[in-house]
Amino acid sequence: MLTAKRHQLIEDLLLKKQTVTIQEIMELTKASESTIRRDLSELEKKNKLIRVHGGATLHHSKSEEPSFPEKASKYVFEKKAIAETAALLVQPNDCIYLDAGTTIYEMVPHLTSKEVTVVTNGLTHLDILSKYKINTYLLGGFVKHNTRALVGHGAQVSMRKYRFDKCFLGANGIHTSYGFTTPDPEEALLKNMAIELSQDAFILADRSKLNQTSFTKFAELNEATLITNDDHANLAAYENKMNIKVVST
Amino acid sequence: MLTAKRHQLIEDLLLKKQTVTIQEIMELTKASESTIRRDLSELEKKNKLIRVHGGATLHHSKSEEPSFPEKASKYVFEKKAIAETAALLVQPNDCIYLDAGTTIYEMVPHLTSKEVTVVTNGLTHLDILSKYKINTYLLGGFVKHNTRALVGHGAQVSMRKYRFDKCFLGANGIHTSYGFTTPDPEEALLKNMAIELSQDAFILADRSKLNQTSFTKFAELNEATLITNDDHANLAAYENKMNIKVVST
DNA sequence: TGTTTGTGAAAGTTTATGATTGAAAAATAA
DNA sequence: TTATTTTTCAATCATAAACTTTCACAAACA
Repeated sequence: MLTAKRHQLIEDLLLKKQTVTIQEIMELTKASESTIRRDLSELEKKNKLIRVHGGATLHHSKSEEPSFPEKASKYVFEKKAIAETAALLVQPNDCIYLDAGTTIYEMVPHLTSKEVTVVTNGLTHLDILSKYKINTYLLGGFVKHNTRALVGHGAQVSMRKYRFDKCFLGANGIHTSYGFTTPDPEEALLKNMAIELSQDAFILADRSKLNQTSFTKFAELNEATLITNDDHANLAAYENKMNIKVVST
Repeated sequence: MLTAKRHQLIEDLLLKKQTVTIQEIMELTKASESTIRRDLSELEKKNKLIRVHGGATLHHSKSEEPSFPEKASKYVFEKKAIAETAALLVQPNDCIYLDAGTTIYEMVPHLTSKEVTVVTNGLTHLDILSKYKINTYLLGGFVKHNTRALVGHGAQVSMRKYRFDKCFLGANGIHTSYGFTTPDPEEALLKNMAIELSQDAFILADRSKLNQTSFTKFAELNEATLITNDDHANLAAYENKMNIKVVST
């Protein structure tokens, strides 16, 4: 495989996953360990990535985080599949709102080939959006450092200025009687407003969120279309109360 | 096969695959290696592709442009000294506005020990602000990807909601008759508004900016205090028109 | 027919690669 | 904690692949 192609592949991989191991790249490229090491060193020289023990990462700021050897989050694969399906719903020239959060973050790489305008309160999304020069409007407001999200009065005021074709939101709980819920009341307010301002609202959640409740309710079940993965047993209770788009994983 | 036809074929292939190897082209065209090499060289001259070891690729952008880190390297030493002096002016519990841009960026590390509230339109500043959990409010608005700054109507509306004890701004030109100038009209509007909303305004600029002008004026000389480094010959002309704080470097 | 342009093969040079090494760093066990 | 085992690391080297240059021949053109 071409050196240039490997480099490109590594960069793309990093954009999608934030961190990569040398093993992963070896499997993908069929190149030897030494070659990959050389590639990573070269890319580091160009400020494209940061080498860490076992592989490489994008985030200078995240270097402290001990989570490098791939978080054992078991739903990461399902999240990716759900996000990819959601991205297919986006039409060219759509104006869409993207929630902060990891599930929605997985959508961003799949938008890079479309002509869209993105509004978001998630700072993490910006890395990829910037790389692909996608038209982006950020809400203002207070910076929640731990989740890298914008919240508060400033964010609400900012959002009111926009109208969206579609919005894509994450949820921590979905429940037949309590609706869609999320832990942070500040973020709940924004989610709720996003639904109001959108023609179509979509909520992405893996099956572990079904029948769960969190602190703050931000929408009734029938206010949005749920995109989740296969779990017929649990889904049955919801099917006549709302729109559901099922992703088989 | 005709030369023109081969060239067309190579271009089409590149569009589809981003990178091609000489081997691939040889199989498709049945031409010899030297011919393909000649083709690639010619196409490179016409800026149709970039030659890489083993073949060719389309993407020039990915292999280069460390845009932000590179720009920061010119007067970096002087900038750091100016920024450090500016940071000393910040009092505990101040609410300050920080402009986007490299000079102001150098201030951020010196604020980490103080209790301050920061408002900014510069996305680059966030890395350090987040690391030290400094209270931060971001303006909303359109994301200018190349400079990583927020601009436009959204940013202006966001800013109006705040009042600042001090604001710290960068400038590209300082001139006795044209005042403070900067290239981007959108950013000039924000700078101007920041001065209005601040009790004290400070403009940071190294001595290379003296007697220079840029496209858009954002303030008169007497509207802000200039923080710059030692250059007595040039500074003399300004001394009775404005407040200047000189940093010896 | 002679001239120009394009082609392919061969020579020698440069660059990229994968295997191997001992040192260093993590992970694990005690 | 300390001692151990395992993994990862950087450096080296021989080999393979790709590179440039040159030259002779063939096709296209006037």
